[in-house]
Amino acid sequence: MKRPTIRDVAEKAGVSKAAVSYVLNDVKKVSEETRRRVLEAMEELSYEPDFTAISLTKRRSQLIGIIMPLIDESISAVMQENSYYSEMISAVEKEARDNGFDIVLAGLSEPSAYKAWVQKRRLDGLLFLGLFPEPIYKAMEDMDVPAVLIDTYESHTRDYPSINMDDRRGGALAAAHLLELGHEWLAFAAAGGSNPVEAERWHGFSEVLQEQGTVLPSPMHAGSTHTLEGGYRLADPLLQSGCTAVVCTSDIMAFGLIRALHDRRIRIPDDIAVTGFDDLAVSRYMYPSLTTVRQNIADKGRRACTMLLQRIRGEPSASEVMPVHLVTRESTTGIPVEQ
Amino acid sequence: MKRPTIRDVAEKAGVSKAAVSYVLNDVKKVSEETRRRVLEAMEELSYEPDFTAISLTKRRSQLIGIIMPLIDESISAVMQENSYYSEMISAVEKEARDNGFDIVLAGLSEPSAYKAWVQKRRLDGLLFLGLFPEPIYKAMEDMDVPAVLIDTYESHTRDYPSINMDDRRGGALAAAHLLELGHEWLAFAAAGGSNPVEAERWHGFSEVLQEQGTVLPSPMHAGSTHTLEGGYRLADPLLQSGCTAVVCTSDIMAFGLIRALHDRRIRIPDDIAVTGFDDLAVSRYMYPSLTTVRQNIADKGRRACTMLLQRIRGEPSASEVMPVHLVTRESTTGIPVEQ
DNA sequence: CGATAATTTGAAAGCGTTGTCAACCCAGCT
DNA sequence: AGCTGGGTTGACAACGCTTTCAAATTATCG
Repeated sequence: MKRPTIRDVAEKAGVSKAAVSYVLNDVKKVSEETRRRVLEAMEELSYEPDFTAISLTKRRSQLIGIIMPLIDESISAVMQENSYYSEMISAVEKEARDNGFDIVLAGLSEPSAYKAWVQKRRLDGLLFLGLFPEPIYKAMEDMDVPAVLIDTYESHTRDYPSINMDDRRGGALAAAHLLELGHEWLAFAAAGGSNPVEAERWHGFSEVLQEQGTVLPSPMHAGSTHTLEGGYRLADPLLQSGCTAVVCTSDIMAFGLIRALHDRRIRIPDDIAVTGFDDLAVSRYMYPSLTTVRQNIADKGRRACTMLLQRIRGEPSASEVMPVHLVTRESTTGIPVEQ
Repeated sequence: MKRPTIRDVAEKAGVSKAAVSYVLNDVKKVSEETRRRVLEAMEELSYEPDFTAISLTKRRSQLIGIIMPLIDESISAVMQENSYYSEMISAVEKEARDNGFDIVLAGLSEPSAYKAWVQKRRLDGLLFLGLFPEPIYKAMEDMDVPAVLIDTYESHTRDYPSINMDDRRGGALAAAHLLELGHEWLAFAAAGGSNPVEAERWHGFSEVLQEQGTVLPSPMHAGSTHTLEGGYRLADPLLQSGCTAVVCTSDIMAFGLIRALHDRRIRIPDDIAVTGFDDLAVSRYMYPSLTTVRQNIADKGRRACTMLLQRIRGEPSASEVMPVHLVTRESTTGIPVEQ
């Protein structure tokens, strides 16, 4: 028993192939009676239109590509440690599916691979998840495939809208919170590399410090990626700096750092207060639970997908910044959250 | 400038369309000279064969579907909290890509949707990630699409090979470790539901206990899914049971439980020792760091993908069980790992 | 040099669908 | 009865590629 085609449906319903296609595509020239018969036949044959064939004629694949940075092993570690990506992807998947799209994943390496991928699969749109080197966007210059950038600000070679959490405000919130608690010497722990997201967070952070006339530290860097180990290694330089509080640019790094501080018998928050970014699910269950700048990951994913779908439909859509708020927990206040 | 097709390549190379196709498909009837000319032309035009068209004729899509359980919101929470899925998917993605396949993701709900999805996209194979209700496999009875089950044992309606960590041994290792430390009253904290993976773990666990003549507790259940909150809620029943050690069937649950114990001023491991399953990246950075049964998630993902590819090629492939080992850390021994 | 073998070609069918077009059928209306 | 027009039909080209086949071309060899 092989797959039913549009022709089988037509036969079964006693109508022409064209009529079936009309029903499928909602071309209105079809009477209620015919429509009913066709739908019935489809039902009985459990017919499903073949996306492959449709892609070929309509030159749309109903496929959205999500590109995650797997450029080198270390970056791939980030993704493995961080449930951030699970959450993001599952939100995008749902939103896409609700709109008749499937999502394909890729962790690509050289720029040319991106272009090739889009061509081969006839991808309708692309979601860049994270920070990518400029040559990658450049490689797609002659592609005109719609794309949306998640977690990174504008590309200079292509006009893609971006979606981010309000990073600047996040940095400011964390700083303000710590100052309010009486800390006078704050550190800023970033992954490092020329990361526009962290630049924004730093911007917000330093603005607040300057307003308050507090001494502005120079940011410390943890090897260009957000990892547990990166955070862990920040402990010693941090202790030397003599600060009493530190803003980390990710929960993951904060976890690593906290563990390192603990190993060195430093009490949190009494000796050093720590904040993170993201509010991963585990953050409230950690000990100490982590004060962090929360963003709604799923919302961001959904929104990114919606923006992309708009672009695919040819509608315009502008960059967006999603709201954030600070979740205060033990790592700064010492006060446990009730579960 | 539109996409080059096989015909453009042929023209440019000064050969026939057929010849190009031969080169593409490695049909031997082509001379070195021609092959070179064709490849050159492809290069210059940066030609990429159109998978859509190929799918249509070859009736293969080079697409592998990964199905994750998103059946209800609670299960989707599991996936969001747990970096396990990121790691698994990224391993599968890599393995698939290296073999010329792309992966498509879906979290589907009703059984019929699975069948429809396979049909519509002409998926070449399916990876079931996690436990699915039997009707789902049943729905695919007339599909004969190759599939591999990850993290769940045989389906009774379909002949799909499965891949799992050695769950039974894992349960045994955890139990033996705790007994060795002198604990005499162990608890077993599972997600619950009729989960064959947990059944195996329980099996290994209880076998060891019986061998030692230790009292066998009845397993406690945390609402059918592995979540932080589920673990957290297990604290009170656990304390009532009077045990001095507990084997949790996932790190995530263990995290929740540990936090709850901490909130109740219970010392770990002095009052209660805790073990988990998985060895997520954060587990060694937690405080206390978690003793857990480690599996190599990426290996499992790669292997699953390889098995599926074999099946797709028509080669046989049998179910497999991956090795596990116990990683002992503070949550049972009190001894910190050095980082 | 003629014969035989190896390449290469052109043409055409097929994959499952869309989209267009002229032709047709059967109301309903004048 | 003659029109008008919505619904419907068949036919066919396209989409980009694979495959098959017979025919044409080129290479190889005694």
